[in-house]
Amino acid sequence: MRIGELADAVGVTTRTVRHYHHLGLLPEPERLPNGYRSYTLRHVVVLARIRRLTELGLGLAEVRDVLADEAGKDLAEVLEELDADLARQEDAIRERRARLRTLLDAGELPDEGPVSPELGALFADLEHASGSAAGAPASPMAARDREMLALLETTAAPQDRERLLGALRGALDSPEAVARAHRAYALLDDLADADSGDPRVAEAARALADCLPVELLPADEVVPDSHDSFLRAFYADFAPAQAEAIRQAMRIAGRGRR
Amino acid sequence: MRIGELADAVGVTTRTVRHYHHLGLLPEPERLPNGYRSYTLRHVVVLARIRRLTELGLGLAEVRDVLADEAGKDLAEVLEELDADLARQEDAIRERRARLRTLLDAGELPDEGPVSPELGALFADLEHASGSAAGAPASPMAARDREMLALLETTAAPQDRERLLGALRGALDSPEAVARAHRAYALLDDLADADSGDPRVAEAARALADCLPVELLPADEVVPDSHDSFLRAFYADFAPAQAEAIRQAMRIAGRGRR
DNA sequence: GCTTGACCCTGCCGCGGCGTCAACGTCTCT
DNA sequence: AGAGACGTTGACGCCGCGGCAGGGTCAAGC
Repeated sequence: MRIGELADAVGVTTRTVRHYHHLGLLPEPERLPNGYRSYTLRHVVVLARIRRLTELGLGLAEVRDVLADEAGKDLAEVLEELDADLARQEDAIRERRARLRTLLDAGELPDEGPVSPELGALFADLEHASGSAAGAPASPMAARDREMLALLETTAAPQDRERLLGALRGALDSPEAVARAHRAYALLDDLADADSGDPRVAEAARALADCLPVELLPADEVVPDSHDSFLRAFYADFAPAQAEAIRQAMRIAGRGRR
Repeated sequence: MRIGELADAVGVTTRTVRHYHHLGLLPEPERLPNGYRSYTLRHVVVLARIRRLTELGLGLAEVRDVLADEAGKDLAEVLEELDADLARQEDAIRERRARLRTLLDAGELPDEGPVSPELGALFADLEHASGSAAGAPASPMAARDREMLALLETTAAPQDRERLLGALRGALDSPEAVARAHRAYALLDDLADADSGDPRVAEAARALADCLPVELLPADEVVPDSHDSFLRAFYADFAPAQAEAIRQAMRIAGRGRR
């Protein structure tokens, strides 16, 4: 048989057959005078065996080991390992699909990108209670806050994530708390072009401090390393007066904690 | 922030960050006078978004498209596609694991490599009824037959596979049928070194013809293409007298069919 | 001033299982 | 004698980075 006939008989491509030759999985057959490979039934049998193994999910290197070790003793071990590996993959895919389905079922996807369902629910609370129904002028500060929360959630360790979500739920449990948050956003938005010595800074700081969940301070437990540089980058992202208000709010809330 | 701080903050490696730069997923930040990249909070936010998307299973090219298309409109489509894709993968893995489990539960793995559970059961029928209990001298012909059946099963189309298995089950349903098969094996084994004109050829052919399921003839329906070359290779794999016996058996069984 | 160690830079190879050219020789049919 | 279907070797592409080579930069300690 020539290579195309072998390949057709087993249902693979000639490229695959030559690949197996290259890897030493399938022995090279005799050559005809013109250089063509000339296969026998033995090759068909071995190639079909290789296919049965690869279709189970074995890698070609593992197939080679199994074929070399003759008997089926080692094969059982390999198959056990493979099963465990596949189990892990299956679980990973199931998790991802579960998250995907909750995201898709939720309907709207936030601009921040897909976020956990729990955090998405909190965002929705903040959004829907936003006062006016549809065309509410989006607050830049609110958007930034959502960004930051999404960021903290994705970077935090699982238990920190739990604390974060719990604290946020506690801080947003009443319509009055949501209203306070929106007032703080508005006051901070007003400081976008202000000087850092502006008298409205203190007011915005007090309003913001009222919204900060005490459990979250200090923040360095949520973002353990990278403290200095991250915080610097954080404050640098705001207008000077806004950054000053946030700093003051942190101090106020920190005092309230003790 | 420098690249290591950014990477730590989001939980990736610096290599990953640079890779995203290379692919255009994450914009290159300003450089410090020494050539170091200097990141801002904006980069942290975008990097975290990228991670959320990749952790859902999106490819980096898809992530780039989603980030470029700004709003969450296109994202929903991509996620739907992704879910369908993951569903296919999950099914494939489940199938493989199911086959693996039946193989592992079956205990013994045949030398031919892992074969379908149905065919494995047929092999077991042949094996256990092999006359003597444990140390039965293995018949080379029987081993070759198992090889061929395994081969035919893996290369046949699903409906051909069904016909094949059904025919085999029908042909092995009684202890007498199994005994006939073993007699045919033994007679063929005896022809290993015989001349193709040996008088025992006719006897072996009759014995073999009694075992062949009528439904399987002609074989070119099981192995549709590659007929000529495959059959030539098939007969070439046997000793001359054996090949002649098999050819005669095919003719006898073919006559019995009409 | 010199070393040490922790960073940073660019750039290229490797992985798995082939698909897909490229550039060429060989056979068969008409 | 040309077309078209085979065969040959060889190299690159995919994906998401990891790892290495071969450097530069900076702060701290001697």
